[in-house]
Amino acid sequence: MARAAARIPLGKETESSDRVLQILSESARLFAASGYDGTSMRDIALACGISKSLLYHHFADKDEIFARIALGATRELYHFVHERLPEGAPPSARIRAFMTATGDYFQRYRWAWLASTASFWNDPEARRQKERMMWRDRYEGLIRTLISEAIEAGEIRPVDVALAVRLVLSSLNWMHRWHKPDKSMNPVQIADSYFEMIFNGLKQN
Amino acid sequence: MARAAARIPLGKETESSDRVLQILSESARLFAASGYDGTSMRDIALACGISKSLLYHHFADKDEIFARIALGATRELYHFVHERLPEGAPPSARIRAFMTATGDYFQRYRWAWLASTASFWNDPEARRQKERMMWRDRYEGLIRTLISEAIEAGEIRPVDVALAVRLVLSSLNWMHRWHKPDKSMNPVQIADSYFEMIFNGLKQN
DNA sequence: CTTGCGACTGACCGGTTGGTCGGTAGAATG
DNA sequence: CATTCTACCGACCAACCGGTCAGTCGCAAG
Repeated sequence: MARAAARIPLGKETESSDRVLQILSESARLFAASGYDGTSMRDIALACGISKSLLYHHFADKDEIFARIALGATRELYHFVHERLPEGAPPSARIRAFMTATGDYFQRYRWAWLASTASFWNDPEARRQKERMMWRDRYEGLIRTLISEAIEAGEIRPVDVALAVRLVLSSLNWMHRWHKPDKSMNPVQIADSYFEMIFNGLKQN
Repeated sequence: MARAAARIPLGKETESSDRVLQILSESARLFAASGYDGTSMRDIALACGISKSLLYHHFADKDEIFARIALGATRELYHFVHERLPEGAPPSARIRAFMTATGDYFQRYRWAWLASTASFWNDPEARRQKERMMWRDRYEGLIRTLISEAIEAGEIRPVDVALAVRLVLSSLNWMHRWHKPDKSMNPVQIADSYFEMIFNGLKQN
């Protein structure tokens, strides 16, 4: 239980009981597999081996469970990647680190990541997602800054920064749609290969 | 109604009444906005201004409506792109055409595309999706062949073909997660820029 | 005029959903 | 012993889900 719960990225400041961590962990797995709508509170309770009522003792409603997973996954992604950017290194090396760190995060917190992105769609009620979007913007701000710096430093061509950002993020974010954990290449190696291809280009010189 | 229905890609052989086209069109819009589970048959009937029963007069069940949209979108994507590959042109030019044609298809059939990709997740019942996957594989086979040919022709470096395919498809497939139709750049221009960046690389030479 | 047929409707069905409520067991506190 | 608090459960609810069904309407063929 504790091992599974460890796969849920949580801020160090927030203390949660084993039970709460178990609920979050099982919910992430179910949300990832079946989506938000496709996962019922009964499913979650059954997976945890507890009654449905107990879920409402620890959480206000279904949305709070999901929001906690999604917010945690997004916030910690920022911190995780930010901490792994080598200080003082040239921008291109930091871009590479940004990409491989994201791949690393993806394989560590696979269920939480999948859960938070699988149900990105149907969230018209943006109030609860506001803080999550803030961290997402900070995360995207990292790569935007790095690419701008790389252009200033003359390491990469003066391309459209916004589009280059989208290209990098697309390659990383689309991985969860096709990558299976038992593949020969892990997400870090894939992210590294992506960087090489994007940076050097496919063209034969 | 007919104009909206025209946004639904259907094979030329299938003849459908206006009513059926209207149902497909409205359903695509709703599925795109709220996902499969988030769209009820009542929602669809209300959007069409008809009774819920009438939906079952024209379609066997909810799944058939979705399957028809998703299968049509996937099958026609293959044909659309395949027809737009310039014969006899060098592989790199054909890769570029593959990408811009996909962007073009995306902006033409936005709702159907969004509907079919938004609910990619929760489809464990693969029987009905089998034909759809066949067309998806053919579509992906196009770009795989083109990249292999480009390597043989010496136009691009001998990179990992599977990964290069994923990189190209990621950039195109992730577009629907961030692109809004009112943006200054349209999907064709974006796809063209992606090709340029991927082909030539970001590195300053 | 009658028959048949496709388009169409409203009332209804069993099942599932997210969520509520009254209550219990047990450990800690006084 | 009495009180309080937290973790926990089973029974229950209104609302909504996908889907069914008997029947209505207008129109075209005999």
